[in-house]
Amino acid sequence: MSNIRVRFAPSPTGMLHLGGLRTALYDYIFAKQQGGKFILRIEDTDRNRYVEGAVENLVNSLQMMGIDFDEGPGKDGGFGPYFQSERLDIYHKYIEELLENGFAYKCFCTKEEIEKMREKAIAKKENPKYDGTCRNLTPEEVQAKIDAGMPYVVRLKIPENRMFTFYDKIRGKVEIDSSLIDDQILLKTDGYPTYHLAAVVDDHLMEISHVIRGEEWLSSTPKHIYLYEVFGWKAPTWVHLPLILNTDKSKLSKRHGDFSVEGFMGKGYLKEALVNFIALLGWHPSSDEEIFNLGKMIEKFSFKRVNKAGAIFDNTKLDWMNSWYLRNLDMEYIAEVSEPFFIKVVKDISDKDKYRNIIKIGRDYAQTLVELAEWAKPFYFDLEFTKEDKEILNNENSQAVFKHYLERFSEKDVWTLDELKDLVKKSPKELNIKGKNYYFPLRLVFFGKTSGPGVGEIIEILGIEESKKRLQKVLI
RNA sequence: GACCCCUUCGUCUAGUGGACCAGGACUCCAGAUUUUCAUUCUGGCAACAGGGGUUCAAUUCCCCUAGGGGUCGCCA
Repeated sequence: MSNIRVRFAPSPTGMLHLGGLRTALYDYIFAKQQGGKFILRIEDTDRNRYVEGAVENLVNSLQMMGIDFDEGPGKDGGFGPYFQSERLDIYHKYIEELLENGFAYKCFCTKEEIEKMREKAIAKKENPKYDGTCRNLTPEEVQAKIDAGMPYVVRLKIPENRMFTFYDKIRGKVEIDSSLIDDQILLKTDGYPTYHLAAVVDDHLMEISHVIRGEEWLSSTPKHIYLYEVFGWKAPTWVHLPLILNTDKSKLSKRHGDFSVEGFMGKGYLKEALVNFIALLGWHPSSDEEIFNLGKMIEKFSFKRVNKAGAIFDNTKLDWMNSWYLRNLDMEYIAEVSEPFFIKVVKDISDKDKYRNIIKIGRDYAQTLVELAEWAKPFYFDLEFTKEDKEILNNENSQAVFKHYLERFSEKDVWTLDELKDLVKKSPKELNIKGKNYYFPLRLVFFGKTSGPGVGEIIEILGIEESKKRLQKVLI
């Protein structure tokens, strides 16, 4: 058994978005590849930002994408609980330890005072930082303030004149001077820890071997390695992933649109396409291959081949990839995942033969499942014709074509696809009407458009009964 | 503003000190197939941020500049 353990640690503040999906995906792939464990931990230490239902959404979205966690909410692996809000006692114990050993101190400064400090620093063009007012309070002073009922936070005492050096698996050596680092708050006045303390304590206790997270955490990593140091713990391997960017190159955010996994699924993207596309945002094997399922990713993935630069999310290629999967995945599977979209648009898909035929042909015409269901509408609803359409339909040639088909259909009720194709092919000669004059009216009367699938195929889907009805309707 | 990270076609990316007048994919354009459309196939357009070094040789190594991003919260 490998001792590789990785975690995805989102905070329940909203829906799982593409950035989170990719982090979770890399976590999962890496764990599977190494024979390790993938843990889901919920970082709910901010009571103000907690969103009802967010945990469910996170779990559901991961599940929808086929990313299963080995340990997490509802799946105890002996390292729980997996909600940070249920681990408060643990954090308090470690805060106490830091306080006793002088690595942290209680700070009584109010938010207003700190805001003033920051303004002053910015005015002086200095790096805004806590000024250390409470750093050297005597035990008596501290006690007096506590006795006076003053609320306090606990801050980490960052040493002066130190160079923090760490190695990131993607970026290599990173150095940051301690003078730039703030005395980070570890425990808030409400008794909840901040991310910095909670994540370090949990990662240690949960025996996380690789911390895989977004690049936005790079700057605060020195605080984390310092915590590992003062606790006397071995730090994990750091892996800071490049960011996924909006088209304007800023960090992917809600402001620029809906980037939630749920949103993309709702638009009719296939999980295969989404996972494939998102994996390629920042990672690529040395080969020219671009189509990967999870198994193949597990086989090929390597952090060595993860880029350093951020990747712009542009769904043009995702659209192509989705249509590729739509055309190449098993037909029955596409039919199955399309069902909810069809039910929404056409309501009744109880005729399974018809439904399957539509999927079979329609998947060449759509990029998403929403488009596919939309495309199928002419097979389910009465057609509406424009003025231009009617001109074609009322044309003398068109009417002759319609009469011809009606006659032929009156001969028998059951036609095979081959017979239909034969009919479509031979009729022009019999009627002496060819090309546009023949095909346009036919497609129009059966499908509502002058272009589209073969006329035989369309009739097969419609059925002779319905086809006759549509013909009769346009007869003058 | 300070610090950290980054910089190959429009986008995702491959690439090595000489085999690169830089490869693939998406998009776009043209052609073929399809009586149409979609699919498919073929071809085309399009990039090493700039400037200095190092070197016989630099897209590849070093430095500087520029540009972009991230962080600087009792948010994660």
